[in-house]
Amino acid sequence: MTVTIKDIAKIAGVSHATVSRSLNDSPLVAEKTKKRIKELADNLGFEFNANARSLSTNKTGTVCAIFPQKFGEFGASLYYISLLNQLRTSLEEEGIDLIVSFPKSSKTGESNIKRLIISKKVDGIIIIHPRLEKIDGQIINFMELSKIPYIFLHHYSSFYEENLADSIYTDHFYGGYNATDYLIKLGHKKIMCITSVGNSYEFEQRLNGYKAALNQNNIPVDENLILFGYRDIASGYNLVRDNIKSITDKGVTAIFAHTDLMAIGAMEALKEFNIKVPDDVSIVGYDDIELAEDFKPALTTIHQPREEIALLGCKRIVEMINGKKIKNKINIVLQTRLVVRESTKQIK
Amino acid sequence: MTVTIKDIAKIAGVSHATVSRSLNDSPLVAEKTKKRIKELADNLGFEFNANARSLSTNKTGTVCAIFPQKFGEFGASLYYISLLNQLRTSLEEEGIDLIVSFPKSSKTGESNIKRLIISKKVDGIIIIHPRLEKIDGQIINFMELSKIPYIFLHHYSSFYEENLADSIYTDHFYGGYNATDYLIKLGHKKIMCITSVGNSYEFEQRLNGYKAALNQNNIPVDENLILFGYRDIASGYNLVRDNIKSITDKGVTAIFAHTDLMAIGAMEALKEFNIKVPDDVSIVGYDDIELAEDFKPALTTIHQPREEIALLGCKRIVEMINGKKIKNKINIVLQTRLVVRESTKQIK
DNA sequence: CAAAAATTTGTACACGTGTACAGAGATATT
DNA sequence: AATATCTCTGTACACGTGTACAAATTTTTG
Repeated sequence: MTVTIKDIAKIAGVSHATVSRSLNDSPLVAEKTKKRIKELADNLGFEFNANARSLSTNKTGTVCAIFPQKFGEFGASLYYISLLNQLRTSLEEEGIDLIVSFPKSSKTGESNIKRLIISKKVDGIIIIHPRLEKIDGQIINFMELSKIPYIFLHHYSSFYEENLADSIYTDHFYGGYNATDYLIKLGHKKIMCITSVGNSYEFEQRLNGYKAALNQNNIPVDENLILFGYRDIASGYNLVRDNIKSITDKGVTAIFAHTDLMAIGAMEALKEFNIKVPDDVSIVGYDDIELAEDFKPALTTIHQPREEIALLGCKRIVEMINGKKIKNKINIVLQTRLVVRESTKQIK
Repeated sequence: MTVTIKDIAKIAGVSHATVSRSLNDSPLVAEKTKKRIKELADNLGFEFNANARSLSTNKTGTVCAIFPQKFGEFGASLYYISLLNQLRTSLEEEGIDLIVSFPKSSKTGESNIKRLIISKKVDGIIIIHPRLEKIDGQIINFMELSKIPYIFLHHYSSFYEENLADSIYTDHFYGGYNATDYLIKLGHKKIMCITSVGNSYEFEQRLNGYKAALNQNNIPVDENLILFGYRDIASGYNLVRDNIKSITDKGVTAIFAHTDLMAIGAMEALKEFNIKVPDDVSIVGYDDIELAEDFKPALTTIHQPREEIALLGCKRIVEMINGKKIKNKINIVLQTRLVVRESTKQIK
């Protein structure tokens, strides 16, 4: 049925070892033989049996990407989908297959990782995990012990200091600073900030950036203007609607939303109170999801280089898989970029 | 390093065959021995080497999902992401890993499928492919010949008639009919339809349903009210903006958009001309993406049971993988459901 | 209690590939 | 031409698991 190297060997009148060596481009085979075998294999539509090969070489040509639990939730999926897409594309170029896991809990996520490693189903693990506190040191130890290449994307790893885990992420502090500073440069002084609850490193940093920009420009931080919700449209809408008084009474002229979806929700709420964007209130979002560009008014936002994250992550893990000796773990911080569109305006 | 069944055998003082049988719950092993071995394996953190196992059994515990090329494009990703999510969840319950592929072209998609099949990396193939014309009969023949279980999701397969391919999809005709009929029941007579170009089976059917509902209610089909664009927000926006005259002059009171994103774009355009939704114009979308609910006004739309599609697809492919004798291919058509929200209103 | 039957275990080989080592054949050296 | 060297190929075993068949052990039967 399926063609094996033994079949090819029989047809070519050589040993299966010679076929194996030929197809793996070993210098031990005479060029003429090699060429003949390769052509034969091509004609027969031969593909290596991946399982036999993996058993023998301990390489699978497969990596696994573990997404955060909230992948399934709306806002998050929209956010991670381009990461997944880019990841897949980059890996395809390396001829690596991608197994995905959207674990229901961190426990199932970890047992998944363990199973995949022990059963030798994957060559490497890519963990996309924006939150700090839920990473269990145990699983990192396990990965270290098992010597499997692994990397964290979109996550600042405290393990980096111990030279334990690779990590690639973006500078959320600067993103927050940049957005706020831009609004200030436009003349805004009363800038509301709507962010997400939870011990999320990224939101914390964006908030710190916001505060730093205010301080830098000698604008006092008004804690009442910092509102906590969730990362979706509904939450942005609710936060603004429920706090509309604090906008009208305190003379808020700008809102910095910590996700684009919150920004969109906020705009919807403002519309209901007949507050015009950007004429009355300027809005800056965060993430630069594809929706941001299409929305009316098109959203000024902080672009996260997700493509670059995926690209670098792939490159790194492929290096590790290919056995490049890694002395030190890396910790790459990528810069965000302010994308100015229609939702922000110089103050009148 | 890693624990194998031989290691367990040595420790337990039995042969590796007994260990293998025990861990696979063979009735050939004495209960007492079986229990002892299982506990021992547990304590040692044993997991089968997936590659050796696959080599021996020809089962991998992995399936591959091939997504359509346009997965990466915004509108599409939003649409398929919940399918992927549900697929993953259903497969997880069966203990099956999921390899994903977002091929750049149908050619790379097919060579991916072939490679995965020949190299024995997967037990089954799930193809998500809404368009008809790009499926190549050749790849279907290949899958048939290789006897690999495969299934089409979200795609009507003409191969069904030849008893070749399983297919699970939704009734786009009825969806189109239902949306249009509902608008008519609300008193609307001039109903604009914005749809997508391209030989897509689903859009064609939705359009047929639209026309059938009009006919059924003795409303003439006005071809000028049928506009073709793409499935995203920008296109919905542009179509309505560029044809605003045909709305105001012809007294259009309702728009049936063939995707939720187009509906959202249409609403944005209407807003710019101070046409109120739903007071002046009612709008119905299609898909029921999560965005539809959060948007203001919340979108009336046709819900596609993507969760059910994924669930049934998994069930079916797992049956096939487990060797259930399949006499006839199945062709499951799931019903859509009208979800009434705020964007539609009885005509004044 | 011996023989037959049933149950449990072990031996040996298979799955398809990679590779160390030995050996054959070709070429170079004296 | 005999020997040494180099290039190429084949043999044999390994990777970890499953299972047919044989063998050993236990249980049942007369």
